[in-house]
Formats: sequence, structure tokens, C-alpha cells
Amino acid sequence: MILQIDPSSGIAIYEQIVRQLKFAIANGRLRQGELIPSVRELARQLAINPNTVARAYRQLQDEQILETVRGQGMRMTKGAVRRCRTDRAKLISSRLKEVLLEARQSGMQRQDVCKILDREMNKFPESVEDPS
Amino acid sequence: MILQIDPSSGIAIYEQIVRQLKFAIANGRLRQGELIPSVRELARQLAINPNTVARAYRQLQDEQILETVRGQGMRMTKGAVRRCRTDRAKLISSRLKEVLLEARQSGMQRQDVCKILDREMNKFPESVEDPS
Amino acid sequence: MILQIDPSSGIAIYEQIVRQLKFAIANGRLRQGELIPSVRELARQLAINPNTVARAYRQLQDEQILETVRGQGMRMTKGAVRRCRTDRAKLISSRLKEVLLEARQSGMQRQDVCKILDREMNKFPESVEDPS
Amino acid sequence: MILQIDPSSGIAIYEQIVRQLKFAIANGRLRQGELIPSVRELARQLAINPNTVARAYRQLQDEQILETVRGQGMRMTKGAVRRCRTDRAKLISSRLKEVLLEARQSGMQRQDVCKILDREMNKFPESVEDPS
DNA sequence: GTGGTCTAGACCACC
DNA sequence: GTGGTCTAGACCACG
Repeated sequence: MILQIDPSSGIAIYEQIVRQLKFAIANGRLRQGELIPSVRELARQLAINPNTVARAYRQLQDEQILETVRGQGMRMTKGAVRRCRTDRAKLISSRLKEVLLEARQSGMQRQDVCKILDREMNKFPESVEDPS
Repeated sequence: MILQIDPSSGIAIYEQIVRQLKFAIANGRLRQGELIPSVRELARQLAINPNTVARAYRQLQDEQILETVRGQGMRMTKGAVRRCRTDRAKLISSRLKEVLLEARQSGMQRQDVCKILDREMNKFPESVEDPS
Repeated sequence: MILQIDPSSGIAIYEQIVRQLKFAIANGRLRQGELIPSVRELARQLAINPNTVARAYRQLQDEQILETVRGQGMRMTKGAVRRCRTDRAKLISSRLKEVLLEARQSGMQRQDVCKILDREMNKFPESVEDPS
Repeated sequence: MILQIDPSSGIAIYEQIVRQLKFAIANGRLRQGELIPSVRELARQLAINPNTVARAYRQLQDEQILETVRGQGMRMTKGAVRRCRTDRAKLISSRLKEVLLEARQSGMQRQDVCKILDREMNKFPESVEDPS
């Protein structure tokens, strides 16, 4: 359970936690049934305010991705993987659309955008995703 | 000089003005030497507070894209077009890199990203940019 | 953290704050890593509007001398001391050059300028600057 | 009668005209009795708004350095030279004091200031001022 | 608590 | 008319 938090990225820390947890669930790094780290434990690991972690967990609970297990902690729900994969697709897709829309509206040339895309897409690994 | 402002986009209004003015300069919709709309005039057009426009103009001034002509208004600087094109490329490029990095880190499949890109890139017009 | 503000000096208040903070950092009165006084706190101390302080802080942020720590406040950046010392030297040097250029162009006699300088330079203290 | 105007110097244009006219009178480049250029003529030469020149002339009139000659234009008053030399000394002296005070308060080292002064003072010409 | 943003309205110098 | 500055007060997200 290692998350990469960048406090100066402009994106709220709790939002970074939410996204990365969703991603971890989507690609199978977190297994169903496992307990996730407690608020205090994760806050300690990331050296941030426990309130911030709690806010992220609360949001994931609202979205029925996490659920509380009384007296033990929190774990993934039954439908978590499916929901997270959907959310991941939506998030990435909408952000790609946004930036490409902005590129068009800015009058940027198609070819210049293609150059960037070619360079970036080459960085993608051959894909093997856990099909569970 | 028509800008599209969305007060509920999450991006600060002054920041939207800054970007769109840069884009307008980059693709030649604003010509060198022209006076740009006055703070009060643009504020009236966009139905927002003059201070918000002034803040955008001040930032563009800090970036040496606009300069004041005392008692008359503001105009593009000599190097504005070059700077704006550079900024546009940097902005779009860095945002594309960000979202594609996030896509990779999320474990998303290369082919799924490609599907989105193909669909979006078809929306690009055949390009004819003012080469001045 | 005591600043001397003169609202009737002709120099904008926010600009006075910017300069004096730079000077305080340059000569070691503010230490790296320390949180600086909050916008509201400094505004209260100086009996001015918080927006005026915020504007000064924003400019220092633009110049990478301050950075925000979300939810906590603002602090000096890593390179703040170096930048402030450079800025101080540039500011004083350029202003000295300006006035001496004006003196020459005005046809003033070298000896008359020297008289003023001798008198003023005697007011300088024996110097001991924090070398950190 | 050639003045050097810098519209982007931060100092108001009319103020630049006032100063440079005073300096021209102080060092004898303008002779008593001569008519000075008309508002419109000087405005044309400097490519600025006639109102701006008029404002400068009005201030010099208020300070009894210029006077109107009905139907002809404006000329230096009898005490103009004396007044301009006094003003020149006051102006340069007070600006030097200001910047050196700021240098001291900023914690700058005496020796660093001296370096700048040495370099600048060498630019002064051997002095021959019209003693009239 | 913190900073960030926006609005409203005022006064100023300048042209 | 123009931009520059300052004040006052509001709302927001974040920790």
C-alpha cells in the first residue's frame, strides 16, 4: 500500500488518495476481503493529517467502494472492483477529452498534438491486467 | 474579442481569461500593436467584476505579454506572440503528459486509451494557422 | 517580524511588504522552513486590509520566494535566501545607478555628489551579516 | 531642446519633463530670455499628448521657473537658474539619501555599496559648469 | 485555523 | 477615458 502524494500538485491530497486507491483496486493491487490500512496508519505512512485520510475514506465509503467492519477497520465492498474500473475509465476519458478540446480551441495544430501523443504512447507497457 | 467564461468550471475566472487571451494571441486573433479591450469594457462584456479582469491583465503583464500605455490602455508586447505560442505548447503538452502518466499508473490498457484518442483526434480540423 | 509601513510614501503598501520581506530574508531575520505570519495575522499587526498582504504574498509566491503549505500557511522556499540576496543587490544597485546617472545628466558637479556620499556612507554600521 | 522621455519608466511623463527642463536650466543649456518651445511644438517633438506638456509647463509656472509672455509663449523667469540649481541639489541629494537609507535598512554590507559607488563615480566627467 | 477567489465600491494619477 | 491601489466583506476548499 504505497501511494505517491504530491502536496504541491494543485490536486487536493484527499482527492489524490481517493484516485490512487481506486486505481489500486481497479488493477488488482488490492484484493477483496483484505482490510485496508487504518486512517492513522496511512496518515503516518504519508506524513499527512489524519483528517485528510479520513476524508478520502469517507468519500470512498459514500461511493460504496469501502465499507466499515465494526471493530476491525475498513475493507473493499463486493462491487468495488467493477465500480473502480468504471470510474477509472470515466476519469481518464473525461480528462483526455478536456485537454484535447482545449488544444483544438487554442488553435493548436493537429500534427503538433500528434507528436506529443506518439512520444507519450510509446511509454505504455505491454499490458497484462489481472482479469479477475 | 469574445471569450467563453464558465464560472463553475473549477478554474478561476481570471485564469480562464489569461489562457484564452494567450490562445487568441498565439493563433493570431489578436494583432500586435492593437489595444486590447479595457479592463472595464471586458468586464462589462463578460458580466464580471473589473477587478477580476484586472487581475488577469496584471498576470499577463507580469509575464511580459501585455504592457500598459499610460492613459490609453493595454496592448500586446513585442514578443507576445512568441511567448504565447511557447506557453500554449507547454500547457497542452504538460497536461497531456500528466493524464497519460496517470492512465499508465492506473493500470489502464494501452488499447483502451488508444480508442479514446482515435475518437478525439478525428475532431481536429484541417489546420491553417496564421504563420505570422 | 515587524515591518515599517508608510501608507503615504507613494510606494504601494503591498510593494513595501514585498521589499521588506525580501530584505528580512536576505539578512537572515527570517529562517528557512519557518512559517511566516499568516495573511490575517500580518494584516492585523500592520492594521491594513488582508487583501493587501495577500497580494504581497502572492507576488513573492510568483517569484518562488514563498510557497503555500496547504491548510497551514506559507513558508520560505528552499532557494529563498539566495533569490532575496540577488534581488536586494539588483534593487539597490539599479537605484543607485539611476540616481547617479540622473546626477550626471543634470550637469551636477562630481565634488558635490561626493560630499553627499561621504556624509551618508558614514552612517553605515560596521557590518556583521549572518553568512548562512 | 532635446529631452529623453521614457514612457515606461514608472515616473510620470510630465514629471520627467519638469525635471529635465530644470536640469537644462541649471546647467545653462537654456539661456535666460530665450522663449522655450510651445506646448504643441514640444508635444510634437516628443510624440506625446499636448496636455502632458501643458501640465509640466503649468507646474514650472507655479514654481516661478517659467512665465508667460502674452502672445509669444513662455520663457525662463529671472530667478530660474538659482531656483533650478537649488531644486537639482535637493532632488539628487534626497534620492541618494533615500536609496542609501534603504541599503542600510536592508542589511546590505558597506563594502558592497562602496563597490557600486566606485564604479559609478568613475563615469563622472571632469567638471566644467557654466558659472553664469 | 489557513490561503484563494470574487464582488463591490472607492480614490488616485495620468493622458 | 485609462490602469493602479486599497478597503470591506463574502464564500470556498483544505487540513
